[in-house]
Amino acid sequence: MTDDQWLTGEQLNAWVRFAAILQLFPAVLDAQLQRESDLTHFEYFTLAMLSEAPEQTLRMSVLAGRTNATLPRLSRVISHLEARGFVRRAPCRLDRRATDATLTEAGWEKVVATAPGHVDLVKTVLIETLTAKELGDLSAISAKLLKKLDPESRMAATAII
Amino acid sequence: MTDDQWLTGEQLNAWVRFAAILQLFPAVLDAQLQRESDLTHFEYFTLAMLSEAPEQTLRMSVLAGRTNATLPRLSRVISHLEARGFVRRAPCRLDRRATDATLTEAGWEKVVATAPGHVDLVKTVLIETLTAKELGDLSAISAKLLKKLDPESRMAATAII
DNA sequence: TCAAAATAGTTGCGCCTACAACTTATTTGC
DNA sequence: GCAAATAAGTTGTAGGCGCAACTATTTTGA
Repeated sequence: MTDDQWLTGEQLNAWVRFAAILQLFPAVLDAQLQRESDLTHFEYFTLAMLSEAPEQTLRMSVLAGRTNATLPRLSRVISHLEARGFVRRAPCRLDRRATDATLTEAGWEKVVATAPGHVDLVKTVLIETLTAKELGDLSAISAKLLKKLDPESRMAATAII
Repeated sequence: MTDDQWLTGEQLNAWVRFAAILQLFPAVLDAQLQRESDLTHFEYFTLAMLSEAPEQTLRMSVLAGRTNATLPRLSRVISHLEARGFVRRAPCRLDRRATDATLTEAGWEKVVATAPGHVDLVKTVLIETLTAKELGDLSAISAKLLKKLDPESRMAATAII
């Protein structure tokens, strides 16, 4: 392999560090949610998406899009959340193939109880660790990378946590 | 929940984008390795670590440290790689509790065959997407985040992907 | 010296997820 | 208007991974 196929020292350094972040950051998020709320990050994100939707209701396929999940994965996670009383399923009247998922009162309370600790962690680990300028830089860099990773911006719409 | 518990618009924006990167980047890496080499990123990384070690050999616990994996996880992955002929296990003479994992000739060839495509992807998605300054910024930002995420820098030593 | 504690590694078990097959309902095109 | 194609969800099957239990070996300390 010729040298130009490899990365320069600086490039390699940046990549190694960034790769470590990619591995550690999600693990830290998941660990905190598991410990404090007995939720995976994906479960929390799913509940959060429902909590922001009109009537706290979304069709399964729409919710799958917002959470960037496959439908089989979402289906099982919703089954689990339904068993715990956080979500309710109902057939959609307009299209009887479809299923609407709705956040229950207990589900809403779960989100309300879980969000502060999660936001705190994000603030501690990300926001307060960087200067305002660095956070802006990271935001711009992320935007550029997103264009390459997700050209159709399927993940674009997702807001909050 | 009072406002100061939440994130400002700018902060939220940065976090949402960065969170999307955390989800998409590893998926893109894994997909390419799976498609072109039938390896998970973790398997490739494990082979790569062995390929750089003296005698292409490392003790399981040391290898677990370098790959940031638990010993049970590594043990099964090595079993799988052993079954495919890429790695060989041997009891360590100095400490008979320990096991040495060694890259086979076939394993070396697998790394050599796999590395260029993987490096190309990293160059395409990361290096060439950013300016040299941005890559430097990302490197510095990653270093700061690493300090928070991994204070004992257990992942510090890892080089080359 | 030798029993107790610690260490290295493997394996049983359960959960999560992907892929594919399947069911039911809707849309399309002849 | 109806058969074929498509779409929405669910479930069977298999593989990866974490935790905890287990075996075997080494270290510690009374």
